[in-house]
Amino acid sequence: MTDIHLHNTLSNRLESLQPLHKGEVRIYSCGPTVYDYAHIGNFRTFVFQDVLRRFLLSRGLRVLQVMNLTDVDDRIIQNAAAAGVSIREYTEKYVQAFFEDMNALHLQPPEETVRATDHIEDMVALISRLQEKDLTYPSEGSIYYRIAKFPDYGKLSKIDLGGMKAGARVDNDRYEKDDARDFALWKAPKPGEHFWETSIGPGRPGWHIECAAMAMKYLGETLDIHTGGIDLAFPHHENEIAESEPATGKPFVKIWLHAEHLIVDGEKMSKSLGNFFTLRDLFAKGSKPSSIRYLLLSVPYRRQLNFTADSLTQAANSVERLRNFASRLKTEQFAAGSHPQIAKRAAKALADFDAGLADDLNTAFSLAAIFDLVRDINTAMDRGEFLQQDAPIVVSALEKFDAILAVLADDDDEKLRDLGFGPQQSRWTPEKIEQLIAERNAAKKRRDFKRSDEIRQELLNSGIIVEDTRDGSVRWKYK
RNA sequence: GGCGCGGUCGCCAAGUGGUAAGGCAUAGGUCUGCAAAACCUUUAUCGGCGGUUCGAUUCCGCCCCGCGCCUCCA
Repeated sequence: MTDIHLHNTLSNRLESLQPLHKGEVRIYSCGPTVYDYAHIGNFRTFVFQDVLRRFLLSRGLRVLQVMNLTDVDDRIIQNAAAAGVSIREYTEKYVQAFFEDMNALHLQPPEETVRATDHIEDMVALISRLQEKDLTYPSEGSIYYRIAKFPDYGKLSKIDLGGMKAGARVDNDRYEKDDARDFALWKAPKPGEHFWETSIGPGRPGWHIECAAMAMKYLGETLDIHTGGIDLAFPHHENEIAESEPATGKPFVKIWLHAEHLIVDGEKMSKSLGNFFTLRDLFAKGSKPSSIRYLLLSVPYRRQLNFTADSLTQAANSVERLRNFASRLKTEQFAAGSHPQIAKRAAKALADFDAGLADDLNTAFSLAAIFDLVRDINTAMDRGEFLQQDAPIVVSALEKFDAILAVLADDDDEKLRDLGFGPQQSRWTPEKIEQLIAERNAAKKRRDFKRSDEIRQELLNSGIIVEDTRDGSVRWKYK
């Protein structure tokens, strides 16, 4: 198997993944800020992270992935105050919603999902270390990071802040800083605001310190991979580097991976443009979880993804093709025996699929490997060159593909129902369906096509598609 | 202005110094009582202009266009 190559934002090149701990890859993934439902752009990044971890697992590597939930920031504090509830109460709803959304998209839970507010002491400890190194200064009860003391600042985002002057821009924090580039590690309490009483004084953490502290706590002072959306490269990740490397004297992260943004109809997604979607918005409009997952993973993560209604339909149809194939494999009767070519063909598809992912998660290439196989196997079936013993081989290959894609399971209705969308009444049972199909078969046998078509239509009206197959058997599926 | 991603068939999207994967859609055909599924066939010279080269979509330069980031937005 080829080495896994990933594009490191730090070096701006493809690098071979060499885990620090043999056989185990340690990943920190920036999760959502739980002040609202996560949106479809967030999930582009989360699906990318899921594909990464699933691919590593498929290689037999252990994965130790930590994802944070940012449950304290300005918006949360404001919204919680406006709602008259505690921060914890306010965020709990969105934390739960996030887990539900993850489940709907078949996102595997990371080994650890950690909350910022559960790690205040770890952040305080890290800030103390930075204080000892004289990298900080106090101002009006807050603690700031003095960027001038860290010469490597900017190495990740390649940003040049030299031209910026103190006071040149409006300070969003409205605190006094020595230099506009400096950022808050610890924020002084404001009247009426929730704060923590700590050894470095009362207040609440700044934005970036949570990730630096939690990443190192769970994964060690140097991690293999850190992931997030491209917008996080600056300032968030840049600041995490500034907070960790001078404190430990070690590189914080070996490989930084950043997912490009999702845009909608060619424009940045924003509430003011009215093109801002949560998963639930899409479910309410009839989209299936599998269509969304497929679309999000089908475009390689370093490419901007233009999300449109049309592309969602295309994704749904692509998934349908794969599912039809899986269904054919399992239901069609084949003659006894085996064709040695089939096993070879499946092995090649698996190798190509893997090679695509190993090349910086080139999912588009990997999908092509699958569709090539689908066409070749369908052709072999049509020609009678596909036999009984071949089926399990191809079924197994599909399972391996789907261990990463996770779109083959016909569970969209179930996932939607879990969230209160889609058809609420349960579908017809297989027994009832089989019974009607038997009736239809009898009608067909006596060439009563009027009756047989009636039954087919009746089933269709209830969301069941009936297909006659070449070998005379009848296959059905939920619409 | 700086940094970054991109401009390949109607749409989505790989890829290579020697004339371009795959998916969706379209059209015709095969199969079918009909349909569906499946299969076959069909649709591109790769934003523009120069340069390097025997040869460039693929390398270099310039230009045009789209999108993003440049302090709390994945």
